[in-house]
Amino acid sequence: MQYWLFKSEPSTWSWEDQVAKGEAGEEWDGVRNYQARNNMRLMKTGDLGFFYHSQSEKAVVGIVEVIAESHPDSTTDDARWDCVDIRAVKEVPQAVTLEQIKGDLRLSEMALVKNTRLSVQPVTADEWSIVLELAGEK
DNA sequence: GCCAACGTTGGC
DNA sequence: GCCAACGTTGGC
Repeated sequence: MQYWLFKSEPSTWSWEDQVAKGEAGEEWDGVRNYQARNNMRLMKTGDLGFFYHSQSEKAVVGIVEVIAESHPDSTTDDARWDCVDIRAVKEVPQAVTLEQIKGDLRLSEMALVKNTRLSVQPVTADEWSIVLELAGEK
């Protein structure tokens, strides 16, 4: 079981859009970055991830689950690009802002902090539980 | 809206 | 295979 973080601009694809897809979920398409793609190729059904809003909000707003493993991205004919399908699991009680994450020494190694531009990133089990704690989830 | 960081492209 | 040029992302 692995943990991940999916980054999206709310104006392009927001948490609300994701929730609207319900149980059926949706492809996490449009990724054109090798590192992000490689991360998606490592995902297994049942893996969990944070849904992060970049740009205006800059906060973890929800939890998602991987429901389909890596397959070709339907938005391109280019065989290089794969993606997974994810569904919204639940909204977190309190959004965890980038500011909070940056302010927590235990999270100083998160890719969100160290590799800002990576849109699909791995999250360690420790980081996962710390962010959940900040979200008021446990 | 600006700019730094970084990934990708293409010429050599 | 290197590296300069360029494009994109995302925080501020």
